[in-house]
Amino acid sequence: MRQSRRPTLSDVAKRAGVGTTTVSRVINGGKLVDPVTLARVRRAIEALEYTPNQAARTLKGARTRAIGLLVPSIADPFFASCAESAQDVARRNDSLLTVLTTQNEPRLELESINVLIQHRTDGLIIAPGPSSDSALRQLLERAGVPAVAMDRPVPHSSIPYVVADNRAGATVACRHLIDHGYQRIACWTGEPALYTIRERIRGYRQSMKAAGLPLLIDDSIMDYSSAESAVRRLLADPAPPDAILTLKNSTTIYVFEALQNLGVAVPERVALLGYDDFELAAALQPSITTIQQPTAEIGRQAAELLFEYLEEYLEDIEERMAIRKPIRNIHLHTALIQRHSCGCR
Amino acid sequence: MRQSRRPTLSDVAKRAGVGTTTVSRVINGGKLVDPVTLARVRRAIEALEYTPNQAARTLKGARTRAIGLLVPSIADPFFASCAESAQDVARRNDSLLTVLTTQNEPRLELESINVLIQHRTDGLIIAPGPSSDSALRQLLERAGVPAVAMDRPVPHSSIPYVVADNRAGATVACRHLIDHGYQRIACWTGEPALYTIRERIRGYRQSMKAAGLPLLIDDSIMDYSSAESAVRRLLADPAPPDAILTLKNSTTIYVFEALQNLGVAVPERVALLGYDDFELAAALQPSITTIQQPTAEIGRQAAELLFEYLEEYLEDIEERMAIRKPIRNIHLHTALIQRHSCGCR
DNA sequence: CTGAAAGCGCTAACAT
DNA sequence: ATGTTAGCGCTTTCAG
Repeated sequence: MRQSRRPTLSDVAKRAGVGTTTVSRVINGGKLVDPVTLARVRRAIEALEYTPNQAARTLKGARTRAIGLLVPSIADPFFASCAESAQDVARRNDSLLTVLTTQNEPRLELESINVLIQHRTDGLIIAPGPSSDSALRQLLERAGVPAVAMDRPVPHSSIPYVVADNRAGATVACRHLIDHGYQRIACWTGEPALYTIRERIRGYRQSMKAAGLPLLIDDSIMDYSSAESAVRRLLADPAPPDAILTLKNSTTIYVFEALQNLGVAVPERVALLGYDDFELAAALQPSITTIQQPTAEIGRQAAELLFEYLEEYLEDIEERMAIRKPIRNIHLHTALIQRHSCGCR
Repeated sequence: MRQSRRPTLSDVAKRAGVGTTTVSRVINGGKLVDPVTLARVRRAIEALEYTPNQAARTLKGARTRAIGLLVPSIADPFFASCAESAQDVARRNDSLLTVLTTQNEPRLELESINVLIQHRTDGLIIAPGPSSDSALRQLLERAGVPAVAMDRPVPHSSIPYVVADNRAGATVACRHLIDHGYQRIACWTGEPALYTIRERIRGYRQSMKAAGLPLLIDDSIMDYSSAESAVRRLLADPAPPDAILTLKNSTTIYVFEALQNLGVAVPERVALLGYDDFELAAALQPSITTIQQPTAEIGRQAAELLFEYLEEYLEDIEERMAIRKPIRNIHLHTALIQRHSCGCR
């Protein structure tokens, strides 16, 4: 096997003329080792290009120094940004980040977690899909793998989570449109089963009710053609919306394209405000007002929370009596990015 | 330690009243095991929620079933798309995909590879930065880790690679602009040290020379402000370009925004053609004509090539005399996506 | 300050 | 068809 070709700790020991214990001490900081011996061992390590075998360490009981990240898709800019910062935190904690995509499918979620358990990953970060059953929660709890939920909590579980404040974001969006004087504010989206979307819809509902405005919800916009149908319906409507709040990135883009292609003036005929900021929001005509999520921060904090729990875990081993810190959930703020599609300026 | 709390193979053996070998056979396919025993062992596995410990298997000489992916950034849509498909291939090969970001920094590249070696990753896929020295090549060769280069080859090495045909892409772009009748075609970009950019510049050079047109290269466009300066220079130019070919995604976007903000009519006053397609290219006014790269395909083929080499590697172990297959490099085609910014329609 | 030896969980001879 | 046992490379008592 390839692995066995690599020099081992005892090869180094032999070459340096010392015991394996000494070499082990050297690669683990070199404390309690005579400076002369230390130098000799180091030279042997260099000469042999020795690298400790993580598998052997893990087998001895050390952590694997790898964490898992389960996201629906890594090509999605939102999760890509989360992943980037999570990888950063992992690196700072001398750990590897293993990425698994779940496509929001419960089967892939469970399968992926099992693979991670098999690899004895130290912990994992998961953005769970909208599954209704409790298999995910149960597996996570039974497995006893430290886990942190990201962007979406694991339903009915005590797994700590880091999410954006979706309801507040939607509320700010609604308030802004209301302040502009719009009376018929529609709420368009796809994937209504997702936690984030449900929360945003709730924020919309609350705001509309509080302002005494009608609820105009369409949660069937999943692609360009459904967006175009919705716009056509709007055009034929005797009492059409004067503003549209789109609850997710792709919906915003499809709706924008549909409005553009059907020649609907934005914001004159209908205003547009999109949940999720995107790179070209400022370059479109008109530029799109959005609710911006702290994507990198979500990934960063989720990873940091996980490593925090990991530390705690290790301490627990030593003093079983240690009191576990209370679950700490994190809600991050969103920002309203004012541009022109809402009627500003 | 947490790991040791998990049931082991011998726990299963004990519970099932069999030897460890039998359990091992069961978890490795269950061949050569009496059906009755097999069922009993399976029941014990279920009951204990036993999962084999990958570290122990690895220590015994098996592969780790994990590969590494080194990219400048995972938030970059190009690499995110590559990563998504690479992860897919990894899953199909029962392997994990570990993602490391390098920011194009040689130091991070080397450090990341060393970490992967320590974890005895089966192989790795790397999109190397524009480093001038040979440290990367040397490390890769010395380490003997199967590696495949993606999007950019490792200079002067025999490491197989999967790249898009950058030069041909640029040639197609130039030809298209020339066919439109443009005479002064500028080539704008940033990061001229990158392999991909150098190749594209080469394609531009060749096309211009072949057509007897002047070379108008500006490789200093790295952000919005440099893009705006370039546009101002263009406006002040007594003999300004009538078309701009931007060589990378971000340059295209900065230049588009600068042109828009400075009120330059596209394509009337100056045409624009961008290398790299992007989601909203069709939604901008005017829509942007681009050279589209097969991003997912690049990641997919790189991963498949790696696993192919991995197989070969294992065979080599058995029959050392086996003749290694010749290095197989892959060049993928790009596509011209005609929209309006070049003057089409 | 240093070394010998046990053992982590698994697989693969080698028996039976 | 199944069990016994020797390690894989490392860390860690426990002695010197």
